[in-house]
Amino acid sequence: MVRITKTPEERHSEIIDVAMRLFGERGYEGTSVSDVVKALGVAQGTFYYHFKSKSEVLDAAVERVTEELGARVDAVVENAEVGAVEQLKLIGSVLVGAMAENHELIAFFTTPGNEFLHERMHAKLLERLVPALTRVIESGVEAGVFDIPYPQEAVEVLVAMLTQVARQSGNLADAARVGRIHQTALLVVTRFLGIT
Amino acid sequence: MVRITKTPEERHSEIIDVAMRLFGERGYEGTSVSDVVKALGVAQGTFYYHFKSKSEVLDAAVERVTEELGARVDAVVENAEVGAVEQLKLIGSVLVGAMAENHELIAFFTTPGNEFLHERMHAKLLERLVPALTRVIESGVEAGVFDIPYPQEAVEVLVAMLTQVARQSGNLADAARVGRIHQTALLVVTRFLGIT
Amino acid sequence: MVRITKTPEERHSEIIDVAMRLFGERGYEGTSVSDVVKALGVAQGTFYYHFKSKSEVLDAAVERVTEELGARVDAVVENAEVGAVEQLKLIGSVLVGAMAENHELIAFFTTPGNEFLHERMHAKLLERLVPALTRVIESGVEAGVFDIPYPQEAVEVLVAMLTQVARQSGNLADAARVGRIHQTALLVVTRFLGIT
Amino acid sequence: MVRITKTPEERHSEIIDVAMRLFGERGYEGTSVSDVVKALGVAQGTFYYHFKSKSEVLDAAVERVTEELGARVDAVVENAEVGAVEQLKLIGSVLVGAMAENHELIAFFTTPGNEFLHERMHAKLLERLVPALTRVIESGVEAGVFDIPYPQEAVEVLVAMLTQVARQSGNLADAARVGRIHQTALLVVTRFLGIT
DNA sequence: AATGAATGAGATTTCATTCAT
DNA sequence: AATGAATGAAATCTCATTCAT
Repeated sequence: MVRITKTPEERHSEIIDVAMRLFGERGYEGTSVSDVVKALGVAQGTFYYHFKSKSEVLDAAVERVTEELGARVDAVVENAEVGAVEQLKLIGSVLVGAMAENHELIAFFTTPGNEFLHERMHAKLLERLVPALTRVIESGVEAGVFDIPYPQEAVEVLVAMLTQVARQSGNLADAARVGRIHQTALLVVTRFLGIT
Repeated sequence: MVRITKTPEERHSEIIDVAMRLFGERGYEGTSVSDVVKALGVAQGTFYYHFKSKSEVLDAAVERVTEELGARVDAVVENAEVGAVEQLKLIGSVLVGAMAENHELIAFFTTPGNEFLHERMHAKLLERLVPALTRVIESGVEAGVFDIPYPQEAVEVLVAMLTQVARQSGNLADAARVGRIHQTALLVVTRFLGIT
Repeated sequence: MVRITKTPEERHSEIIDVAMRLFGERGYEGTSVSDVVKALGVAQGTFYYHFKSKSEVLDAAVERVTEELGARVDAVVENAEVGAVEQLKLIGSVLVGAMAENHELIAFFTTPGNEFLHERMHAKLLERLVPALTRVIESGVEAGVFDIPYPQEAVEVLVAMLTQVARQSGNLADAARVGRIHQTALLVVTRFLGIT
Repeated sequence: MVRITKTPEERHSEIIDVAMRLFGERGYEGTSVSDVVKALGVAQGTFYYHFKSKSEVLDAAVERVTEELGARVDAVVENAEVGAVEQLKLIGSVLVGAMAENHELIAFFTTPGNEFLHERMHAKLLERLVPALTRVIESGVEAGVFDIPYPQEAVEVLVAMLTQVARQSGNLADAARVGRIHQTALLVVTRFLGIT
């Protein structure tokens, strides 16, 4: 065998990349470590030299995705000079855009067998995004544009809804229905927040 | 050794009962067919005499639960002479009550490893409940009490939100936060539907 | 595959037989469960249907051997109408005979890699044989033929010596030396017990 | 990263030291080469630069221990102007003392999983100590204080017994029993050799 | 002398399912 | 209707050892 040595960082990335792709294609349980190393063209042991277990790669993948989305949202919240409503809109397009340009992410979510990932992702995402979003909502409340009692819980409930809606519409073929669902979700948000 | 013969219906039911309990306790993947038959006190083959596969029992269990909730909702929708808003409230309490009195259901939902069940349950529930709920919403729209464009999608989005919220709050220890979340969810519904 | 069904007892025995043979030939660590089932001509799962783990078969094998030797010794001790000295001699020949006619036993002991078995066997043997042997020694002490302070410990020390000697001589090719060692061991016993 | 160069002798020693300690703590099989290098703070390859294999370190460790004990015994045998009986007593205390002051040795012997080490150690020890001890016994025979037919075999049998006894008592908690066992072993030796 | 990433064979165990009785 | 022994594929992980730098 030709032995190709790489830096741990490279191999790390590489493994996560391939693993994510396969998890997206076949589901987490449906992907064996053997599949991953075969796709990478390395030995079984190489995988375990870099990760302690299969689930550790999953964690790393989830972490990476979460961090990426989180960073984008942070960027909007920190830099924007605009009002809360505008910020929310920006955040919305940022998230939608990120999903759209990252097919692996969608696969991750919609592949049968990865349902438990949604929970993990959702939990991680909440943890990562809630603080920034809550700040936006709070600033809107202070500015008098939103009228809601509990900003943090509001964020949690809305994110919960949106995650679930995103997931569901990922499985739908009928574009018209998807459109109606998205419009409805948007209406829920605007009416709830009292945006006119 | 002692061979106890029962009617297919009895055994069917019995198997579903025990399987549901174990799935709730240990998760679906965490429960082996062997566990089920041991708990039942029958032979391995008996299971396969009555069900083609492990997942068939799961389907049956999901079906049973769905049907039960569905029947209760139907009862409200069909018999009630009251207005749409009142009907929704009744349906709400019926569902909350059903969850509360059926601990297995809660376990089913909150046991780690059963995340994919949520999806199945959610899909089945949508399928089963959406028609009735949609009718309620539509009648409210016609009566002019609700102002929303797409009744069916509205139901779907709201059910999605509520399912997700229910699941999440099931994992929280902090009663105050759970209270705030529930209030927020209720506020989302009322503001969205335009109920005052 | 032709499916051959046997009673659990038969299969149990069969598995122990084959496992013992292989453990004797290749050592415990050197024998994989795969080797065992291949030799048996059954499926991998069959092994695990009957034994929870590889080490459980080992325990069963050790148990069987111990029990066999123990039963023979008991027979001598219980039935013999003769004196303590005579009983000891009988026990000696019984044990020597058992080893001689059971080649697997010798292999068990002398196969490289099975050293840790000696400990287990030794411990089990002590547990099993000490009571009977101690009774013999005690009766000899009462009859005034033996003059030793601690019968139980005497048995333990002597058995320890004999086990070790047996093991060592199993590895020697030089018959003359083996003879001298055995004579010496015998002399140790007789002088220690004060048999003339 | 920081690369510390040492003379081969130092590294050799260092590796043996650490390996022995770990073998004593976790057993030989329970200690991976990886554990050893981690404890040393060197790279995996460094180990294999100095030793061909894991078992080579074990050999070196056993060799070191054996040599140490052997040298002490030799010292007694060569220098002592006293009689054979006295020499045996001295050797006894030397060995007991060596064990007592070297905890690693005891660990080596009593750690579960190291049973096969006993054999190796025992064999090595026999090889190393038998000549000197045999000479002592022979001189005693010549002086007429011992009456035994085969000095070398006598030594072997007695060492076998003592090794085994030492090992066993290492596992006992009951001090009184340990005392009785040691007295018994001593009695075996004195009666066998005919020392009064 | 030393590094440390890579190798790869191999081992135990689990379990859904089958099938002869 | 029921039994329960048997099947066998598959999967995760370990670790002594190698080798290019």
